[in-house]
Amino acid sequence: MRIATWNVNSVKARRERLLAFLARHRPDVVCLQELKTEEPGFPREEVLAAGYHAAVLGQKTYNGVAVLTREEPAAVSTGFGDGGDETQARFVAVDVAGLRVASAYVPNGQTVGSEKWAYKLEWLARLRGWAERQAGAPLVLCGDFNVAPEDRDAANPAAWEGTVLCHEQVRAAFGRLLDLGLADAVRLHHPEGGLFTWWDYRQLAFPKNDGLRIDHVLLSEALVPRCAAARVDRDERKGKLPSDHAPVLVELS
DNA sequence: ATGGTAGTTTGACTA
Repeated sequence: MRIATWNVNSVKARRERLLAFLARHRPDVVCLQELKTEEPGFPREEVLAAGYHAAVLGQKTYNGVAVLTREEPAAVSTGFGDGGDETQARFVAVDVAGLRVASAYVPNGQTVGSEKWAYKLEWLARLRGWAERQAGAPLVLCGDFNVAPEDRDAANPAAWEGTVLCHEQVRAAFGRLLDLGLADAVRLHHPEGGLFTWWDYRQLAFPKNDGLRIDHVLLSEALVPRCAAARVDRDERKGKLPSDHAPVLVELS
């Protein structure tokens, strides 16, 4: 079973890229973030023709998440259902193939100390609450976490020290997710670090490989023995009109 | 030098 997560940075701008990605990897499940469109703008017919059901939570201009599945999901839920703010389309989860799979788009946080920063910290705490309530489910929590968990997840950690993607408070919040028994799939298979999923469009960051690893697949404890491989599809960041994020792919036996 | 790219939208915001 192959599971992928990818921040596409506009599913309308990346429609052909997405269809080529599905054809190339034939994943069983794909979590998408930053659709940047309401549901009617999602290329549902093309994705269906490629063999996928689509659970979509859209929003105009910003955010937007989806889970594509080859099997029809047994259940779909959007948001955290915790009584908190649900105005931003950042979370959708499905039950499929005996798994609970979630696509999360964690707020960037803009600048430390801003209102958006406070919202990011609150959102990460709510995400932890949601994950805690899934205790016992075989959980695959995927997404753009906007957190590089450790210095080995940045090409130039000194340049990013104290910023919204590397700040100790978001690293601690990420750590509190792992404390629930969730495992970072790429870390399991590539403990040496130096593997990145996002490169800024500016400053020739990709050619210089000046990246960060901020997109993750977290697996509940029971799934860890089934995780045969985890990788970053760096090639997807190459060529014409790429997303600024590369997909992460995980193989479950 | 305090910039730079990209998407949405068409001015300004977000990342």
